Amino acid sequence: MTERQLHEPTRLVLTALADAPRHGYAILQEVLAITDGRTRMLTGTLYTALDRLLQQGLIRVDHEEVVNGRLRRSFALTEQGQETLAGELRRLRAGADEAERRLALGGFRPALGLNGGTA
Amino acid sequence: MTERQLHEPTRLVLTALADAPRHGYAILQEVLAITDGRTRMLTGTLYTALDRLLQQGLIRVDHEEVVNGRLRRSFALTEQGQETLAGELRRLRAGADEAERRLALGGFRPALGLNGGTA
DNA sequence: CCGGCATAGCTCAACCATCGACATATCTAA
DNA sequence: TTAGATATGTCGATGGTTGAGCTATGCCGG
Repeated sequence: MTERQLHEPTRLVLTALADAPRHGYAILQEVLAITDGRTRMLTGTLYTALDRLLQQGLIRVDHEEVVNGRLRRSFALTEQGQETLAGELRRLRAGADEAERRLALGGFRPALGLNGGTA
Repeated sequence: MTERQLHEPTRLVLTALADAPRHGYAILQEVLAITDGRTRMLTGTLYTALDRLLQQGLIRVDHEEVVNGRLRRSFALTEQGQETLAGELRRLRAGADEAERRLALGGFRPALGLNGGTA
């Protein structure tokens, strides 16, 4: 596709880290909250994504502590991660605008959720 | 990921068909135009995506003609395809808004393109 | 007249991110 | 005491994209 693009789960991981550092499980919960309970990210996706994003330099380990004999790591966005996410959101908006424009040109009338009331 | 999501190339195919029916090659050109020349979609991606979208009922064959002894098919969005794209663009906007909000909370200041001038 | 590029459609192996299932361990509330 | 939340991982399967290759015509410039 020429240009670099994030997959949705990957983008959600970056989004979950955009305001503050978090550890893995907290990211899962945050994603659930962000998406209004609609998206339950799988742990397999999460931990492989975290490894990949570390390698790519989009996130870094913010903090490490041992809890109950187990390592807990907090992750944070790097500057590059912030810029990547910012770029991605610009791309998404442009894509959404374009799709809307074209749907309208094609005569599509969106079914309203629960406003624009008749009565 | 619980919820159904479109990959970027797939979404671009639907977007390219949102205003009017087109045949394969025209979709490639349209995608290039839509993305301001930044995205050159591969034919391998396109034709497999078209097959998949036909099967899923998001597009249909609009028109078929034989040009130079070769079948040329035009594709159009189905109602389901329009609704899927509309739903997707709503999801993208929500995702973009959320990412922006969080980046701001995290203290991210986007590097301006070429406005907000200092002088 | 010939070479190259645009137009046009399609296949296929490889890649890689996600999925779904499994494994493990502690803490807490019913 | 048993189920569910907290917490971190691995691994094979799935599936959309990638990149390369194949075929063929029309057209424009040298």
